[in-house]
Amino acid sequence: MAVPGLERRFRERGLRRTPQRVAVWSDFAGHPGSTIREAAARLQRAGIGQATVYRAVRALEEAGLIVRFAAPHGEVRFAAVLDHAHLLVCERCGHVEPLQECGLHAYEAELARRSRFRVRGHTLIVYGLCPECQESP
Amino acid sequence: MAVPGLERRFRERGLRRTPQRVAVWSDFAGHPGSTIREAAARLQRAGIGQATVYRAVRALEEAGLIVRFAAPHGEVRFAAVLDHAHLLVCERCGHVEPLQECGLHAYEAELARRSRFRVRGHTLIVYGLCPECQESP
DNA sequence: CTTGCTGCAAAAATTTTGCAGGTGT
DNA sequence: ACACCTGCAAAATTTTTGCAGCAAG
Repeated sequence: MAVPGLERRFRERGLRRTPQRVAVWSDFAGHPGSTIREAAARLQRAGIGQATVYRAVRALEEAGLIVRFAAPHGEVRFAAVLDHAHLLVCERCGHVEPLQECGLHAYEAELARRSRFRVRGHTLIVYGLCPECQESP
Repeated sequence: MAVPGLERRFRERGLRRTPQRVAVWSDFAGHPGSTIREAAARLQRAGIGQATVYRAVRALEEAGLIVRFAAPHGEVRFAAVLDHAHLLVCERCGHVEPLQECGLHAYEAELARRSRFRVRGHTLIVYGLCPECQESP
């Protein structure tokens, strides 16, 4: 799977671009909102060990290539990202939809000025009910 | 500790307002960005069992009274919230600062219209370096 | 009252680690 | 080359559960 910015992000972070790490990232990209457990089960069929999945998740998360978020029922789920992380999550069925823009850049700049933090990025998770789940009781 | 909206939020969700749950919420309010482990250690000294802390965290999270987020190194941390959750997190030292506004309401409305989700709320985590950590190498 | 919450300790599940090869750069 | 990554299985850690009594509404 050729992902434009991915290779660069690996290099920038000094991460080796191994097939396993690409596979883990791709799995989350293809199944946004998976738990580590679910991803590991799928990847294990491709011969990737459990420990490797955990190690890759940690590396990718520190590199900002995936994000972790709280899904309904306190579950920890992940989704692949390339730049900012903006997700729309259904609280009922757990469906995750990546968002394109967030209109937060102005706010971020304002915040950096007021807080004296050096702002590097942000994660925005919007919770709600997806169209399907609005139907069923 | 008398927290204005807290009692109402408990009632709205059908949660019993027990001393233990209030203690757990207050602990995260007083130590934003704690892990469950750290909170449990503090609360255990007050005679609150480990299992109770885990059960309270689940209940409070489902009620939207605390939020879970990913801190540096993949750690899962929590912070108390009353309404929206807007946090400024230092990636180096883990310091967490709650934010007041987020300027996202217009975006949320726009999003609801375009995505056909029924948007209920959101969590915004801004990552960066706090003033202290900008100094030290 | 009645239903749900708590504490304790044990059980289950998840995550990390040590080590002997591989592999990317 | 050589530092870093992987797989395996075991070890460590975290989270959940069963149960008897307590307590909130």
